[in-house]
Amino acid sequence: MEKVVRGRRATLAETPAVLPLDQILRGDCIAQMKALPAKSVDMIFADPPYNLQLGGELFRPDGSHVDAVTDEWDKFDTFAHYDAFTRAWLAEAHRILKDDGTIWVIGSYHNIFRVGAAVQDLGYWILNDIVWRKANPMPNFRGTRFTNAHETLIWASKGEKAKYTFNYRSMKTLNDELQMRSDWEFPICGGGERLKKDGVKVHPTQKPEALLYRILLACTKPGDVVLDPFFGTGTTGAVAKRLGRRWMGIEREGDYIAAAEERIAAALPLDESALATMQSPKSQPKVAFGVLVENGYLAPGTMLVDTKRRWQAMVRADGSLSSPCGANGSIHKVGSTVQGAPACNGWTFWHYEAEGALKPIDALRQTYLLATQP
Amino acid sequence: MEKVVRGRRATLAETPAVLPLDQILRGDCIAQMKALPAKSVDMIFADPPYNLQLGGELFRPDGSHVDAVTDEWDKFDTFAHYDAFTRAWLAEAHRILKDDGTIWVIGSYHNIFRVGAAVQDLGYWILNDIVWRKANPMPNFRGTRFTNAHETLIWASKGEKAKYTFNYRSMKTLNDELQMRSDWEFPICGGGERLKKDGVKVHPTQKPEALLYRILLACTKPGDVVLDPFFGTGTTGAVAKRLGRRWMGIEREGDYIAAAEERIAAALPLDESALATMQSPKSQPKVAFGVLVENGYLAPGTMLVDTKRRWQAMVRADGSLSSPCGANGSIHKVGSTVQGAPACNGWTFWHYEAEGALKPIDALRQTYLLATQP
DNA sequence: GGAAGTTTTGAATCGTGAG
DNA sequence: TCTCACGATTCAAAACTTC
Repeated sequence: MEKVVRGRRATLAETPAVLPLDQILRGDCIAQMKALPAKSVDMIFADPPYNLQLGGELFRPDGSHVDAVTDEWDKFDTFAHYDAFTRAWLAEAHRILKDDGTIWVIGSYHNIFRVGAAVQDLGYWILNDIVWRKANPMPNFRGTRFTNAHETLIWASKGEKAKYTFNYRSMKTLNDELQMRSDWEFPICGGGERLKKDGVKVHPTQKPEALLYRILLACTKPGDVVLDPFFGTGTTGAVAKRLGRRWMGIEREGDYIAAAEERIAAALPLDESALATMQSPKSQPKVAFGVLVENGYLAPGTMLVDTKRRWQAMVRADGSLSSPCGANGSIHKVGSTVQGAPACNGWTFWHYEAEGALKPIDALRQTYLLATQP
Repeated sequence: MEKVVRGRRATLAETPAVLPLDQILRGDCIAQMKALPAKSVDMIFADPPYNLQLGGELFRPDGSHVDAVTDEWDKFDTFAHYDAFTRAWLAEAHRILKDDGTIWVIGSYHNIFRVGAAVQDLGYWILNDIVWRKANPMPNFRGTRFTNAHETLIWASKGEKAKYTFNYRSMKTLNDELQMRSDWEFPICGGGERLKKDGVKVHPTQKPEALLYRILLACTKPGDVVLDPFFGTGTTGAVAKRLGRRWMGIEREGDYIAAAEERIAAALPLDESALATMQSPKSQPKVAFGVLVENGYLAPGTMLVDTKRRWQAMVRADGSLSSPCGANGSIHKVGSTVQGAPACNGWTFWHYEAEGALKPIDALRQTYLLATQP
């Protein structure tokens, strides 16, 4: 039985044509996710309802009203309901995700701790928590607490050993050649981006497109399928379309769906050349060290040294190195052997002498790539 | 039996002289907390183990070794074990706290979601989550994730309706006359503040004093009792002593205790005049606007404006204002009248020109208080 | 002694793929 | 499932060294 189910799921996953791509599915997010095939989605972005402690009104996951809580039992009852709802949709999300897919969930202190605990309990592996610092948060009018100036996002893979997409180079480029940190600053959604109808905002918690832009750019590839089970007014869909990703949205409210469809129809995709600049260097052609020797960029017999000239090694005709202490092999192997280190990047460790200065052999690789790339 | 125990505890709570103030209690934090009387502590700051679950060894790109947290006290077999531990100490903390006390807990994504869920389940009421943005975090050496550049703190009262101390005015003053936000930036603990023995750090996760300074300043009054059940090298005790608060610490490791005792003994309390500037405005003597005029801080005839120079008003000799549109009266009355608003805090609404810049008249009140308080 | 350059280090869940 | 080769990867602050 299990075998059959697995077989069926695998078949569906291999036929993504059955996925309702670039569409909004109307209905309950758990029911709609159940109808999607297993392991079919590359990324999930979820902005679930907070539903807790707000305005004294409490709602169950099914939308029914919870009477005002007056004692501890009711309070626990409410948390339990919220937890059950959270675990139900997170479990479906886990089933739908490809094995190398990731999930993002956003929340505030009202719900994010419960969501995070559920994420861990369901076997997801948290990769980062990200803080969205609001440039222009609403002040605390009564002066009773700190200004609530941030929201929290959780980024998780399907499990501890799971692979995942992270466009490290794109993020570093976006952050002015420094590693992207876990704290991001964006203004809250307003201005022309904020959807309004008759002057009234369509959705109370519309997220800024810049936030989704960074998330999709960091964790998906062009053509990947992104699901948003709490679609709202479709920020995820609009940004996905712009970035050349496929999307699916689930939403219950007709007003939100109408606004989202209009918005996404108007969104303009970036052209392919713009998307191409976001590729990671891993997709660059690899250059073997030996190719540099073959092509005369470095003559056999040249002596290489580290920056402090503590160690040296000679370049041999086949692109291997030979050190005076007897170590032989690749630039990486000899580098790690002479240092007694577990690993070494030979490209940055070994240097050659040019015009009286030491340059890393990686510079030669870049020269070669520039000369040979079309 | 239970009744007797409660009776004893209640008695102890009414006789706080029995509290082991300004001392480190050696032993397990749960056992030691059980020995403390109920409702006896004004604030708890807790820096529990994070349950990091680190894998193998990590090396920097230059081959050097990363000194990770490998201590036994951070190891838990499963999430269930960690949760049981967390709920046990949080429950004792709840019993010990006064009804108007608050608790602070710090953690990272490894543990903070579990801690936060437990805090809510035990009946605490979360007031804020605070993000400590590290000015100089450790980079992600492998380029596999976002730089983990922050930690999260939870601030909670004993329950939804509980009162608590929040020195709003102190925080606003500390933040250059803007409301203190939920994201704080500090460097990690280093320099002369970092405790070392024979060149080796005494504790792997010593917290910066600036962090505790802000917390104690925000949420306690002079003389309040602060408990730290994971005392480590005593940052909480050192800052509490500096700020004129009483403290208690619980710690298992003798090495940490020895370092903490030496450190706290060397800490110098601020003198009372410095502490006085941190008082909340409610306990400050009120200053009438007219007193500032009387004392020459603002000359009659001076023009006041709002930040955007949309409205102006003239200072009269009796401390009342007069606006060109005909409104007369107190700084608050004229402020609300010109705006057509139901109310207005004239101290922050009206500004005067000084050195080419606009400053709120509240700044003059603060100057006056500093000059006249004993 | 001070300026300038070098080294060290911090709560870290830190590869991939062929054979 | 294990082993091995290949190869990709770091920021800010403080401490330390050199000139």
